[in-house]
Amino acid sequence: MLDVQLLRNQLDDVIHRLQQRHFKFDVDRFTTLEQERKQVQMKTQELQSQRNSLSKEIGQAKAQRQEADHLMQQATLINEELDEASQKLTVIQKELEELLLGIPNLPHVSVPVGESADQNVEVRRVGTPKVFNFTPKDHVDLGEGLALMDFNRASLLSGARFSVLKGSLARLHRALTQFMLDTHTTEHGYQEAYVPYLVSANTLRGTGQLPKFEADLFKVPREEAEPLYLIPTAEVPLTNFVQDTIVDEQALPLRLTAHTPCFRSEAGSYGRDVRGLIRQHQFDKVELVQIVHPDKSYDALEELTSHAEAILQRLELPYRVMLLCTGDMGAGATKTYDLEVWLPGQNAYREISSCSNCEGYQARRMQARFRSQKNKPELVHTLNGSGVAVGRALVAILENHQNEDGSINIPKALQPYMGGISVLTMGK
RNA sequence: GGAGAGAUGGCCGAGUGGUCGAAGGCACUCCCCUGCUAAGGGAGCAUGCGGUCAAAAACUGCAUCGAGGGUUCGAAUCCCUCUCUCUCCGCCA
Repeated sequence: MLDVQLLRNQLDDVIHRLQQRHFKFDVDRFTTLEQERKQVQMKTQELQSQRNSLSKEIGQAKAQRQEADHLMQQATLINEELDEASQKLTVIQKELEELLLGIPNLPHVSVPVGESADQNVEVRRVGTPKVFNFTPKDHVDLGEGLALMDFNRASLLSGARFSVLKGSLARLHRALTQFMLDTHTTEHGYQEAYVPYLVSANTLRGTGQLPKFEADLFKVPREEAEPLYLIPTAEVPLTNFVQDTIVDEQALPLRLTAHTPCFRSEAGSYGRDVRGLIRQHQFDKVELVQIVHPDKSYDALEELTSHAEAILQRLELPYRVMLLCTGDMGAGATKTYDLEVWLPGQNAYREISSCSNCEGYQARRMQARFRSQKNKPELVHTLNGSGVAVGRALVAILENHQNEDGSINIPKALQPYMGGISVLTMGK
């Protein structure tokens, strides 16, 4: 959510920056609502003030055993007018809030202006794609060839976009999460967390998935309680650790990591990546979240991105870092780096991590603040990034470390987590 | 699932219809005293949203005592609904 003051005082600038990300802000509606709000709110408060002072007088009169009937009559009259005004105000404020909740964050000045992913800017490339002296297979052929990946079974169980992994491939999946968590906790200073996979609508509102992106979520209705939602990313529970709290300035930065499954209904993406593990309704991810002082959030973004990169480097996977353009960023972000890993099976770089600074956008929705020595509570800045997507990392390992016979070399960093196995072979 | 207790400011905790935004304490900030890793004295110290304003400061209004409704001229305080926490019982991984 943007600061309303910004909209009131620098409306033109805000409109301009929102246009860069193709958000058409309904200016007329806003200004009309804002004018009404001001007028009705002032009237409401004035009436409340009158009523309060009358009530006080009544109290004083009664204390002195004086008659106060005429004062009470006056108060009743004021209350009638007040009722009307405050009802009107409630409606206006609700409308304004809805409007505000739907506005995406403003892009940072360092973000390139662009229409779509085509205008994203490559920042750096790390590692060189291996040259194969045979035609590399994609991960589906490799996984099914090893008899360790079973999409038919998954679709019998649950339908499209689910997967079953078996044997040492399932173990590799587990090894990846352990390796990532251990690296982030022991080397990058993150605190590991175990979190709920089902969260409330309010929590999702805090991080920005609601109200706008309900269609992307799996919703779990309950008979006598509010529905819960399956988390689309651990960013949601982790970032909401500071929901409605004022943290001590000394406690910043908070660095949190968690491994969770992520659930996405991806309603709009049917037809894309139908084959394989790339786009699933359920996938695992190790997430990185930082809660930081506003002055430090851009440094933190670089740092957090490097933490995700470290994982790819240790797994000996070539990748590139993309700075997303205004048209391709998520709604809550002011600046985002995507890490794209090289996939020989697709002959392309594909997203495996997305690292964003959300500045105060989520913090304002969550009312997440910190208190410094002297000053009033101030909004924290929040950042999140995948560190990294486990399923896609698995895909990348299969495709990049494959041998001509279809076996897979396990990167050194993972071998301790695989009981010393260095090669994945048929059916094992 | 059954029975009971509770939810107040950063924390602890008082407050059962009217000068209560809320005593007291802790923590914190400033000042004084002391002269030593203590203690004492004084002052300040909730959050959100408005208004005056370019803005800040300042001043001022409104709201907020788990949430939402209700009663009343007036609600932290009375009534209803809900949520959460704790204790006991049951069930259970």
